[in-house]
Amino acid sequence: MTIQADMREGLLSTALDIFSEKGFSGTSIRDIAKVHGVSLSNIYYHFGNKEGLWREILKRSVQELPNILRQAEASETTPRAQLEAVVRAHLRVAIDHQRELLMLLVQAGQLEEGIGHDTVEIQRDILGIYSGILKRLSEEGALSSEHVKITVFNILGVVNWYLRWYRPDGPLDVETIHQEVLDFVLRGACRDT
Amino acid sequence: MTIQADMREGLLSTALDIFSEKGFSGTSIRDIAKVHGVSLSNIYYHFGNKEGLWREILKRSVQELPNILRQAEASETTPRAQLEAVVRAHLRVAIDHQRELLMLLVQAGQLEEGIGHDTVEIQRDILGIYSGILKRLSEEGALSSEHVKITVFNILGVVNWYLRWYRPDGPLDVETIHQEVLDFVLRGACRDT
DNA sequence: ATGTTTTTAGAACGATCGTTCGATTGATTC
DNA sequence: GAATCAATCGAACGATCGTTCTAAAAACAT
Repeated sequence: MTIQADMREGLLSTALDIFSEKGFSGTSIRDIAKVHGVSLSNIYYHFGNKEGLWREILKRSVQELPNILRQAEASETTPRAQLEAVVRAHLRVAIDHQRELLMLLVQAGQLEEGIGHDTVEIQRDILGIYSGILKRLSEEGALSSEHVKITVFNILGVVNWYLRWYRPDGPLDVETIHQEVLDFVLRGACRDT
Repeated sequence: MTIQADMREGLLSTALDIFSEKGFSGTSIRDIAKVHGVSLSNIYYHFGNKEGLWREILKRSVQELPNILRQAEASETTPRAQLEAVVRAHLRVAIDHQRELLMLLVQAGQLEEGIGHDTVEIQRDILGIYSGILKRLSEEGALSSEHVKITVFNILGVVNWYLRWYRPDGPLDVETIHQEVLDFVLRGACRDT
């Protein structure tokens, strides 16, 4: 890895820290440069502008989330197993890219037209994946509610909220937490078998 | 209602619209004044500064949320009925003060020390209410999970996410939606009786 | 070693930010 | 109707914003 790549990666990491904590408009380019200990101009040289830096962070991590979920879905055959696999994958990505997903979630909607569009599209994509699985579950009669859409929202609420409260230095180990969250979701969504 | 009160209320309403959409740092005092069609100075005359305006909006609505939930809790005797009542009350407040709660949730943590403290405290308060109920449920053996804290987070995830997806002009009526959300929560949290 | 290109730093620009101030208007009181 | 007070306005201040520009430094090629 060359020196220039180090600068890029380092800036992305620093920017991610500040963006995910203070939001897009709450973060200034000068903050990022100062914290990272480099000049303002570097950011513009490497990323063009503030929006470019924001997009690059999302591109690196969040944009592949739908594909990860689809891959998890494809690894199982029954809707129930698919739902379980997708939620598990979603939770796993959530801890690998916690700050990036927080960027996506917290700022969704409150960004200007151009930047926000990407994030909204990704969320819509994820929504579609869950909707498909739950629809098939519903056709099997295995869904507790007849309102697929509401159930999807409820599941996304649990998973997305997990991003907000999970702390890597917490007392419980990750596997336990994920199992608990998954169980809650499955009990909430699925009829007893 | 006097003319001055109209100015205050009007400004609060306009500010709420913009704050809840663009966030604290994404909103400028000039935006609010321009949209409302008054001078900048009015805001400072009535609310002191930007932070004062933000706090006043929260004071009007969100700060009483814990009391509303406690009142709902006190209206029932069994933990299970209490949980149901509190969630119902929570959902009801969510549609009455949707934008205000979004302000509280979206911006929590990404505000400067002073302003953010209030919001964090309110959320901690709400967390405590749910924790108490679920702990009693757990002692009855009626809780599915042995991890009360995780269950509380899961419930809050569902309820808070409801704020994000609910649209007053949607196809389903409010009662149906609330019943669905409540059922999901109860199935997820409670053991079969 | 020299010339060329890539990368960094620092100063500067115009715009906008939150905030303050003095003057002006409107309402109220004597 | 004059005096007093509350409410509003417009202009201005300093600070900070995103961004650009120019020059120096570093890395690279020959």
